[in-house]
Amino acid sequence: MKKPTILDVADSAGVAVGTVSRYLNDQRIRKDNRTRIEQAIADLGYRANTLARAMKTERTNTVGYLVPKFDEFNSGILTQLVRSLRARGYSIVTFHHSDEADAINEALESASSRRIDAIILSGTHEVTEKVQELLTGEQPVIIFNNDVPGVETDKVLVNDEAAAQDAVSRMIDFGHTRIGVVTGDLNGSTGQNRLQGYTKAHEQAGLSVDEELVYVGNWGQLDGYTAMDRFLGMENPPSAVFFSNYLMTIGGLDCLSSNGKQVGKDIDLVTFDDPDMFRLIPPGITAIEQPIEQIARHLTEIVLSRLDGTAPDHPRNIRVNCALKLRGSLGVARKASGKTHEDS
Amino acid sequence: MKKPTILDVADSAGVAVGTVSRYLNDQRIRKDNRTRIEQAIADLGYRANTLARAMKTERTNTVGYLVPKFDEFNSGILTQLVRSLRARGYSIVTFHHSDEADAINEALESASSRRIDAIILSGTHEVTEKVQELLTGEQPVIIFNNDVPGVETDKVLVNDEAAAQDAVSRMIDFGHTRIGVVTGDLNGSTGQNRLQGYTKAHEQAGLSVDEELVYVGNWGQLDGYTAMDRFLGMENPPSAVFFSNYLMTIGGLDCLSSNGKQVGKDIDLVTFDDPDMFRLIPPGITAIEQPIEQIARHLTEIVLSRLDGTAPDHPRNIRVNCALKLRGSLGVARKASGKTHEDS
DNA sequence: TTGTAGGCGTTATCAA
DNA sequence: TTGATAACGCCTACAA
Repeated sequence: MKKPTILDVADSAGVAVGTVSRYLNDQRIRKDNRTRIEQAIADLGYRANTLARAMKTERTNTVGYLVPKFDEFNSGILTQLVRSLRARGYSIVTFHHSDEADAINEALESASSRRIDAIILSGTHEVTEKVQELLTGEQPVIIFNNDVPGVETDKVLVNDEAAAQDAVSRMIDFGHTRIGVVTGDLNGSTGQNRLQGYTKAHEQAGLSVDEELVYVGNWGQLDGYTAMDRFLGMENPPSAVFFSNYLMTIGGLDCLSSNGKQVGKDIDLVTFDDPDMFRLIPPGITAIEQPIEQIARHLTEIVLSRLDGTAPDHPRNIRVNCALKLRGSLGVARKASGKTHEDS
Repeated sequence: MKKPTILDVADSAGVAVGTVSRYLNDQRIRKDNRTRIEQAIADLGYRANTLARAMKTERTNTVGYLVPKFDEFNSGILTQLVRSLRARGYSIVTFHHSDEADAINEALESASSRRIDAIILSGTHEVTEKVQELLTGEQPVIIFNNDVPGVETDKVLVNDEAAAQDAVSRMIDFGHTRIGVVTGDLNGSTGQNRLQGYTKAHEQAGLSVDEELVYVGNWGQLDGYTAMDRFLGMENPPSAVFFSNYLMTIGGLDCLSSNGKQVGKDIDLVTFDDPDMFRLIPPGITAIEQPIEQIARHLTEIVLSRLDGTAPDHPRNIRVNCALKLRGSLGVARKASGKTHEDS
């Protein structure tokens, strides 16, 4: 037996389809008709067909979510989005691309072909052209986490450069003068900006950057391991390292532990991203915490206002601030130089 | 300007819609028509409307994914599923319910209303009735991670009891006789089975279980903290603790570090789940690793075969095994008793 | 307030 | 092979 349609409901309730449709869309309807329709729906186990509705209304009540991978950060955002958007009747279709251009294309084509109402995506430079194409369509595109420069659309980003600069300045305050940095992919704005923060902190302190201490990775755990390995093997190794994301930090920690080095004692360490466990890895990893809830809230607000039509015409560009969580992994040089600092 | 339809393509190519449709569905078509259609599609930037297609075919090429939350485990599975199912043309709509009955209902209703082709879900006892309802429909339901007893459908589960028993037996081997356990919700099979494993290990070793050492939590970080706090405050505290999942372990670790206790020295610790960082938390957390890839592979295989119609009539019931990763957090009593053991 | 009918973009059927 | 046409389930005028 097939699924009942609005027509079956109408029959069973003894009214016309139009009436049932109006009932489903919360429009005025006679009271006795209402009860009979409700009865019929319950009897038949009727469930509205979203597809058919979408055909007419041109609204699928679906939002796409495209990220490189479902790591702690992206999963956290997803959790919030599912909750807040579901409350407004939207479902979320997820895609991830692992930084592969093919996967990106496929995802965006699938999204477009499914006529999703909007798409939230974490940029990658590979994404640029395709996104432009999307933008010419009528689907709102909201970019977060990683900027796609030159694309004019709503964006919710963190203050990468400022946060990195702040963190590295703190490291300098603590007495470090040779600070290694492990960056992510420099084709993306996130990678660039975080490195830029590192550089500016040095400039501001009148220190020069030793190019040898700049390791360009690509956000992966292995990059962190390799970088740290290289640092440790140097004639004059850095006394502290700044990592541009948490995965690379994990790699770095792994390398340190393989080499019997102790964080906060043999070497200091500060990282972008603050997954829960960084608190628990002795002596506590000093980390830049990205405000996931806040980012998700902005994304939700923007998506909904775009879909309502209540959003302003011009694209919105939001930058949220990060907090530096000072922990034991920043301490080596302080002890060496005898300086003292209070936590923030 | 609206999106071009198959009709526009037909016009532009000078053929009938039926021909275009056949082209789109990889059916035989005259060569010259094929090239003209491809030309037209490129010119117009045509993209097939999945909705309209779904109306006819009764296939949305969409799979639902419903879990309590997007933690490391569920995100890992999701990552694999998105990849493997996307390769076959399926998209994934995600839902999470935070163990709230309302959210579950809403998710399942939304899923049903969207006419998804199948749904993969991590069971909860609250889910039972609703799932039964779903099962009467024609959408395949695949349960993983947490069983929903009494529901006859495809399942992919890990050998919770055996893995827990094995782990706790190891703890006993290492000389522990007072072992605390922090369980998850006992309304679900996962919680029950893991506790059962703990109990059986004791039985097998001829040890009795001190009820005082059984803390019933609900999978959350706070539960782990509270449990450990209670253990530490005891007259005769346990020398080791078995945690039923990683979140509770994190809570427990947090509590230990707050109290200045050292893992593997003051107290031993073994946990279900093996997120990456457990390796890095000194002295390394001994953990039961769930084979995420394997689980995802089974899920994929089952979903696809159900949708193909190539699956057997009876529900499949798959149990995968877990590996115990021995690390430094299991060692206290060994040293105390002078025993030696080799790793597995 | 209600009933009727046309159309959303596809696919499937049938004749040509 | 191809073209024409009737569905698929719903919404929305429009007329009653």
